[in-house]
Parts: sequence; C-alpha cells; structure tokens
Amino acid sequence: MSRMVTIISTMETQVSNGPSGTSMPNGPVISTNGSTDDSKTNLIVNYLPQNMTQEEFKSLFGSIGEIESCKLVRDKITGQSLGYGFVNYVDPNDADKAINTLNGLKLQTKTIKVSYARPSSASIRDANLYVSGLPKTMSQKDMEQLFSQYGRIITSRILVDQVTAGISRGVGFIRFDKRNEAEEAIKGLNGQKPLGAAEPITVKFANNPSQKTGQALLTQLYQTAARRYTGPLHHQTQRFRLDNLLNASYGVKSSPTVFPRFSPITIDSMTSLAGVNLTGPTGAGWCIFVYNLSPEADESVLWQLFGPFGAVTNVKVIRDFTTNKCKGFGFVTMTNYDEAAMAIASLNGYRLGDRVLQVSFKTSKQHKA
DNA sequence: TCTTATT
Repeated sequence: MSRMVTIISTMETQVSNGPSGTSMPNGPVISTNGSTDDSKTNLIVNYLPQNMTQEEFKSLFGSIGEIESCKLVRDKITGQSLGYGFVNYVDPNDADKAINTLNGLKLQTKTIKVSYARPSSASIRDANLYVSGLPKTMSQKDMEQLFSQYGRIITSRILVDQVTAGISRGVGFIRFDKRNEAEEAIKGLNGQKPLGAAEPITVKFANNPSQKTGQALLTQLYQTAARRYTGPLHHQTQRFRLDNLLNASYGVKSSPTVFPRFSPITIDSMTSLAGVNLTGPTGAGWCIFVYNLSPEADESVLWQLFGPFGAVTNVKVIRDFTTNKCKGFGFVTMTNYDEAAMAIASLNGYRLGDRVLQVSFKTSKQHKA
C-alpha cells in the first residue's frame, strides 16, 4: 500500500478533504438544521476514464458496500462524462474502505482518485487556476509552495511533455479550496517573477470545461468520434505494458517468462476449433472466466487486473458459502469484444503472486454439434 | 498556453 501512496503523491497533492473532526460517531448524523451529515459517507471520485458509464461506475463502487446514491457527472449539453462522480455509501466504514482499496486504481489510461467530498457550496466552485510561463525547473512542490500562501490547495499539476515523459511544459493547474483564495493568488502572482526566474508567470482562471464554446464542443465531439473510429486497439502498445498498468501495491507482478501472448484471432480459432460456444455479448457484455485465484482474492483484484484493458461492467469472485473464501475462480464482464479479447490474451498465463491465472471467455456447457 | 474536483 505504501508504494501506491508514493505514486499518487508524486503525481498530485493529497489533501485531507475528509471529515476534520474525530469525535463524531459513525453512522448518519442529523444536524440541528435537519440536514444529513454525509461527510463520512460521501466520496468524490476523480480521473475516471472518459468512456466509463454510470452503470460501470456504480458496479465498481458497489463492490465495496451498499450505496445510498451515486452519480457520474456529465456535461449538461453534450452528455459527455466530465471524468468525475460522487458515491454516497450507507455505511461510513464502506466509504473508508473504498478510499483504501480503490484510490489509485488504474483504469485504462487513468489513475482514479477517491477521496471524501467536501460539503457542496458555491464558494468552492471555479477555484481552478491555469498557470503558464513557469520555469521548466520548477517542480510541482515548488509551485505549491509559491501558491500555498494564498490558501488551501486541493490539487496541483504541472503538465509534462508526452514524448520525453517528465520534462515540464511550463504550464500547470492549481485548484484552491475556495474561489476567493484563487482570486487572491491571481492578484498576488500574475505577472510576477518567481524567485530566481527569468520570466514572469501568468496566472488566470482555468477554462471551465462545462462552459465550452460551440466550436470547442464540436471539436470535442469530433475527437470523441475519431477515437471511437480508431478503436480501442489504437493504444495497444501502451495497454500491453502491464508492469506499468498494474499497481505493485496489489502484489500483482508479471513474469515475462511465463507470459504467453495470444492474438485475439488465435483465441477465436482455438475456441471455434474446440467446438466451444462462447456465451456471447448477450445483454451485459462478454463474460470472462478467471481461474486459479487465491482464497483471499477479492473483487478489487479483478478490477485491478481487467480495468486497464477497457470497460468493465461487473466482476465477481465466487466464494464458499460457509468459509467466505474464494473458491479459486471468478467472472469479469466487459462491454467490448476487442477489449475483452485483449485482456484475455494478456492475462491468460499471468502470474499473480505465486499462481498462474487461466483466463478465457466463459463457455456455455452445451453438447458439440 | 488547458486537465477534467462539487451533484
């Protein structure tokens, strides 16, 4: 777990958004004005994959415990996911568990962030700043130090070059807890030279994604369509980098020598040659059979393994009714055939701890024709 | 010189 925390903290500031008091008991608390205190049950989830649906979102967080309500936030006009959502659990312990097990989970190209939601209020909106002209040598920590004098920083990020992976592009974002803090930071820092810098920086409010111009919306829709057309295999090189995608903190390690890779075509021909019927994309999607899980395996392991390959709608670990231990297998449902095939090709033969997984499409038990 | 943090 410590490894994961390290990875996240280098990427982005972790702030305690959560309940500040420690004296409050668990369970719903009704305040004097009659409203429910959900500070210990309500979570905000950031950096969700663009194509994740409400259903997948609910399925992922529902695997932790009973959900009171949840919502994937979408653009009012385009219906596009804004990449974040809220989950309100019934039990505060489940909210805590969700943070501990799902924060830092890698899904496709994203690393999701799970944290307590701050109480909703107008004062925390539009508090995101766009900063440019930063010295290339300035680190995220340096930037935070510069801005922290104006208020509580919720997130910060310096954009880096995609190719050289790590070189600062001299632009970044700072999100303050309160809009007035952001305003003060603009007044104090826009046009100023950071200590030792040659050029002044520009500090302004970031573009608000939900207030895009018509032109920007068209561009976005076009890009979305283009991505869809290119298909999910476009980034397969990246997707195959399992060592990067799978979080070491889960004890998931690949062993290159026992890592057979089949093409989706091979899977097709193997299954058809064997006269086996796939269960097919009926209703929910493509069901995948995962064999040789450890008795301790839980749903989060399956999300962790399959999430990077694409849209996962459901995972299930089959447990013994009396011991509640995993019986050694489970199922994963994926929406898209290509992504499911890629996951199978990559994960079949994958070494999870000291076990080698067997992964295939679930077959229906029928007599051969 | 713009990623997606307030329902």
